[in-house]
Amino acid sequence: MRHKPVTKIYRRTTHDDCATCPARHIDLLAGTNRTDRSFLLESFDLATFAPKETIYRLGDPGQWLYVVRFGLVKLLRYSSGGAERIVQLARTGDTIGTAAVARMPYRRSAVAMTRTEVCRIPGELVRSYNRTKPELLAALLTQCQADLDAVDTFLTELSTGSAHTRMARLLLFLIEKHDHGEAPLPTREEIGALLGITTETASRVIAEFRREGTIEVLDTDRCHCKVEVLSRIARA
Amino acid sequence: MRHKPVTKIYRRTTHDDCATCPARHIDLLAGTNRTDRSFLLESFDLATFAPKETIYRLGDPGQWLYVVRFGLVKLLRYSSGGAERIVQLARTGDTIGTAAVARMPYRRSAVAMTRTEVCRIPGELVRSYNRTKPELLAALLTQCQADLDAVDTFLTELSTGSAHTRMARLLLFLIEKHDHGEAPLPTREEIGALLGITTETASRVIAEFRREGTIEVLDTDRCHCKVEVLSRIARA
DNA sequence: CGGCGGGTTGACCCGAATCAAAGTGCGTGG
DNA sequence: CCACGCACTTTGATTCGGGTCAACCCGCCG
Repeated sequence: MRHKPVTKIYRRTTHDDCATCPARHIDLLAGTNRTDRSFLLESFDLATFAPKETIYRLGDPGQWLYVVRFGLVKLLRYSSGGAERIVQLARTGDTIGTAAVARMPYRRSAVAMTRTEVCRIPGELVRSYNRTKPELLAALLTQCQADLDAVDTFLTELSTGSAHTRMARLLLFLIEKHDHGEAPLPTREEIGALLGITTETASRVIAEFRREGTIEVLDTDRCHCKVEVLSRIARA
Repeated sequence: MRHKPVTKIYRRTTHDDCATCPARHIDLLAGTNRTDRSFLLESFDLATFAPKETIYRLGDPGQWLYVVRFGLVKLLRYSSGGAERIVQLARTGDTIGTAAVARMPYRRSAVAMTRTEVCRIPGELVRSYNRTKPELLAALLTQCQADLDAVDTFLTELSTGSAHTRMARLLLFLIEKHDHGEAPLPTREEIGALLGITTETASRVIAEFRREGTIEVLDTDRCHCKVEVLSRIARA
């Protein structure tokens, strides 16, 4: 696989951006006052990514952490065999790349699955900010624990059970926060990397769900789900 | 499943304990000077756990974090179906229960797999210590990243591939740090919970490895492994 | 037009789950 | 001290889910 060395264009974040940020509740900034915020903003940058575009790569020196303003991002790892496995999904409001705060290289690659906008924050900024406000520690640790929780969930929910139950659990996960049972529908290959199954099996299960009316495909990349039916399948 | 509400007896940690601690390199205390350390010691406690004894339980309010002085600890989660899954293993020198620092309830249960000694540290102590030494932040975050790394590895290495490759990878993981290819051998049920396979399959694979001489069972709970052979199997 | 990436479907086979039955070691109580 | 029961492991027979290989469809773009 060949990667072009994309140098993404970022633009400075404005107050307006922050005001309209769908992730403005983020804990990182909770407890910061207006002056602090103005100062911090100086170092924030925004960029939009198309599906399949890479936000950062495993092994890159971690300079920034990113808040997902909207979209869906997959976080990848490679097994010793070389197969890529999706170990986490990040959605609106999630923070990714926190390794940057610890001055560590990124431990995963981050790739947009849908059109995605991120706000880029220098790791150094967070470190220096912590020197004046140690309360930040709690926020960061909480974020870390949330990440751990997410990976644990992947391990217990999306890598055990039959292909059907895994798929049901994945769809239930994807419709979270979407009120009306609507979920983004990844490609079959991505589903395979998420659930640890082959693309063919992913395709078969999706097709089956469609035929029996459990889901209804609206677009190539969106579908409507019958939550109750999926819940029943997921429980098995 | 019934749990007796064990109230474990802990004893105060002494300077000698610390001096002999197999985990004394731990990053948490790196950079603390002698006076600090003496003060900190006042709040440390030790206890030993027999196999199958619980150190803390998922959902308990997290008051302490623990450093494993020696032994092997499994960290458990339960799937929606109720099946228990081992999401991480902690060994000599590892820190577990870091959720306590963030004042969060434990996200997993910790159970000793072998005879295990832990050093218990109040989360509050770490929080207050951070107020005077924000450098601690880096150490904690690094620890968190290491945890994340461990879970990712479980996801990519121990939940994908055939039962044989998973078993090989598990054994290779278990002999790390043991110089002479010797690994602790969990029960078949634990292996099942680790690899996401049934106890029967776990038994069959172990038996097969034994017959073909890939491993040699020394005790019920220890075995000697041919690293090269296992590596070859793991690569598949 | 032809090629290509993504999705669907079919035929076949193999690995692991399941169900079932013995075998082994160990602690307890008679 | 032995016998019994229990927990754990091993092994076998059978079933079944999902992997593999291959063909084909469709929409898109050069």
